[in-house]
Amino acid sequence: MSTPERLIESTRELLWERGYVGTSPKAVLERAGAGQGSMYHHFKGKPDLALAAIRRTAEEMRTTAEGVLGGPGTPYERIEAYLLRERDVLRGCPVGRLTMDPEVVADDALRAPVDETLGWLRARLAGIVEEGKERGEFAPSVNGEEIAAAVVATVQGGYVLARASGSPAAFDAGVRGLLALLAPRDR
Amino acid sequence: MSTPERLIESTRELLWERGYVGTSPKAVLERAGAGQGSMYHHFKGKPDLALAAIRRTAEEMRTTAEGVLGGPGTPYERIEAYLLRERDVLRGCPVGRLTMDPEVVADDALRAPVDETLGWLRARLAGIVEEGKERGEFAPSVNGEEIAAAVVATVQGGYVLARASGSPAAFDAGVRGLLALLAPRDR
DNA sequence: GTCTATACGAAGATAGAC
DNA sequence: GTCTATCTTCGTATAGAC
Repeated sequence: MSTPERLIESTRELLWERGYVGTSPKAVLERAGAGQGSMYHHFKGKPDLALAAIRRTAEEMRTTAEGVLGGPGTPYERIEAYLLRERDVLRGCPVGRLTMDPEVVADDALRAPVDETLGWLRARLAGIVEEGKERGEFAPSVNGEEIAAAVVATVQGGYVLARASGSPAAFDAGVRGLLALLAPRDR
Repeated sequence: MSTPERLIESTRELLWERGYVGTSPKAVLERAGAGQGSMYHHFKGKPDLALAAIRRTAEEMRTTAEGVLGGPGTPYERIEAYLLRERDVLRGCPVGRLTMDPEVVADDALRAPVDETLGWLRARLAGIVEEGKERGEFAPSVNGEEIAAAVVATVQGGYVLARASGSPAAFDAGVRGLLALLAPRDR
């Protein structure tokens, strides 16, 4: 792997583990096995490197989600598959995590990929819910965008509960609760 | 306000804004208008001061939540009141936020108040859901603990969505979606 | 109790040699 | 492209004067 690649990958790992504020160039360099000069040759500085890392992580998250949401099954089944998909729960979401970083939220360039990814996910889920309404799987009274927001929020908040308790159980409980409420009745 | 009080309050603000990793003793001292010596006289160091701040924030959160959850109304109405209560959405949750801090999660003493508070909230909500089942407001098939986890997760995740988009709208959407799913039918 | 002085490594970046 | 200085400020803490 090339040096810029290693720098980006190391940054992605550290951003996930420690966030933007908690990630120092020094730590990135050590993990990547590179020297100071390399980093400042390929990137303008910490924000520039972080931006490259965040963009890649955001794209990866979209790809993973689409793999499940675009799969087979009824709308409910695809949402269920998304919620039940295997996750490293205690590590949390590498994208959502960044919203707790004041320097990411304050910087439009850094926040943009985060916003776009979660926005895309919400819109994608909203469309699936609307599809489910047309098929009679969901009640006509439900609002696709609201359900989509609740689904994404349950996942993001599930990570919070899991990390607080040190166990994935709370994440699973929240997902099961939401799925129970969402399940098509009378079948 | 006494010096230790000012130190704790300043720390609470900074932990909320910037998290544990992003909060330096120096910043706390400036905000509190105190000198280095004062802080190390009253507290053993940064973790000790942070613990005092986190404990107070956790207690405050429990008090606020109990004010709504212990209020009047049917179980559904009390859960609704909790979800719709006024919040400074873009600031996020001062307790839940700490779960994204690796140094908090890694330190049992710092994590304990976070875990206890969210655990208490889940149990409190679970009891209310069970009460609603007894009254026939919720279906007997729903699981109180699961619904409670979904409710808390929706709130915690709602903050993530709001901060990502820079607007409270996503938080509100998620809450409305969950309430629509939770609403008693046929009445 | 509070202050200043001092310490030492880390954060973030630049300069210039190779 | 990569490396090793070098720089300045910050982070965290101790020592000791007042």
